[in-house]
Amino acid sequence: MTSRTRKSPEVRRAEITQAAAHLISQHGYNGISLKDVADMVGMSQPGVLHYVGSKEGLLSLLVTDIYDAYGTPEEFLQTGLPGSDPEHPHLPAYFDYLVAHNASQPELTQLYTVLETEAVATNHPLHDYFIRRPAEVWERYSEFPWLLPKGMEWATDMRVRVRMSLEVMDGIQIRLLRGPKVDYIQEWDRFKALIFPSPLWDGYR
Amino acid sequence: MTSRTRKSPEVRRAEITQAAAHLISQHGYNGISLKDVADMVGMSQPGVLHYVGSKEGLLSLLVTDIYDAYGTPEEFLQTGLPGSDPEHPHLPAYFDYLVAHNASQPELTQLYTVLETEAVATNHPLHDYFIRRPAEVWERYSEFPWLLPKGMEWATDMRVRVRMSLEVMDGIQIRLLRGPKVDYIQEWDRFKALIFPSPLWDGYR
DNA sequence: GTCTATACAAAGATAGAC
DNA sequence: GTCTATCTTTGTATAGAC
Repeated sequence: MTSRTRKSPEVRRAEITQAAAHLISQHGYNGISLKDVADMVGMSQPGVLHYVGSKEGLLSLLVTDIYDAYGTPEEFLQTGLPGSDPEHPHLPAYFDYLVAHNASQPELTQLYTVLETEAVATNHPLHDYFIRRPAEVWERYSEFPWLLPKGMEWATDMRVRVRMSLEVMDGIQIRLLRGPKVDYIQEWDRFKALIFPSPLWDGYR
Repeated sequence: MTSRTRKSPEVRRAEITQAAAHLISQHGYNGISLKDVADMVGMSQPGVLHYVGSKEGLLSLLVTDIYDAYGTPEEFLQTGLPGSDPEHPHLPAYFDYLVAHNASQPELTQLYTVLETEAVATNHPLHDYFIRRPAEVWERYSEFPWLLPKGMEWATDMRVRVRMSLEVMDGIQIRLLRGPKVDYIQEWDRFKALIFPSPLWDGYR
């Protein structure tokens, strides 16, 4: 009987992680309690604590289990999508992939947006993580042999474009929290056409 | 003696508002307590409550006393700055003014950024306020006789540009919370050149 | 108007039974 | 592994003195 089978620890952790992601994406880390999570997974509050150790532990679990693993350049290079040739990947094409990934997971994307601003507090568990993010992302991207238009240098010309693209994504994600509704992908496409304009980027997007 | 003069209610309210703005901009509304505010202004926690009624009242005070009053188009039209002619104001010039205003008040800008994402929670006191913001701002802007390049229609062509500009500002403001440092005005200038490009917008910016 | 004292609820965490 | 009971702290809010 499935209903009488004890749930494995992995399943429990996954349930807890998912419930926490849902609740925190809507109320923030400071806006929820362990009891809220417990109620959602049908456990007692100490029951949840048994798995996560502490409330901060819950957050670490979220970041390690959910972020940093999806929507990465590595993942993109394995898709076989246009511009994903591992020898000369196209940066705009990767950004398209990243945006599509975010758009397909609105709850996770909202979670990210909520956490990244909540983490301005110097005593927030994820403060350092987010402060260092831009530098870390830049370094990660720098390891790939992106195909650039003639005469463009990665370390100089692209730094601004990468930063602008990520700023734009954050800006759109905030706008997604409001009305009237906008379409993430459509909105990104507009900016992409500006940041990677024709004719210079034709064939390099 | 100034030091023995009882502070007037207005001064007290201003002190409390300012302390709350400072604390909330760093920790969010859910991240602070009335005691934190009380300590900062040198009062007891019930003393603060005497002025604000409740914790939510503190937030209302912030919004009404601080927002919606500064960085407005009305204000811009009175500056006499380039593009501020009330007969034919320039929208990009107003955005420059808005960005300069935000950049000169980093704490208030951060407060705004923190609150606007915290308010995704449907039970947040400012939820409705922020949900409606884009529509309300669009309507407010629509009341001015902006000077546009030949053939451009406000209601159609400009809707997207206004939205993109505001998305960009939100995106930059999130980026400001992180390292390495970026310059708000410089970053906006880059986007402005893309959203209001030459030669079409020459003389209209 | 501002304080002390206090009521009341909620939250995180621990102890220990089963 | 999960629960009940409980400890401790913190936070909002009220009552009442000065």
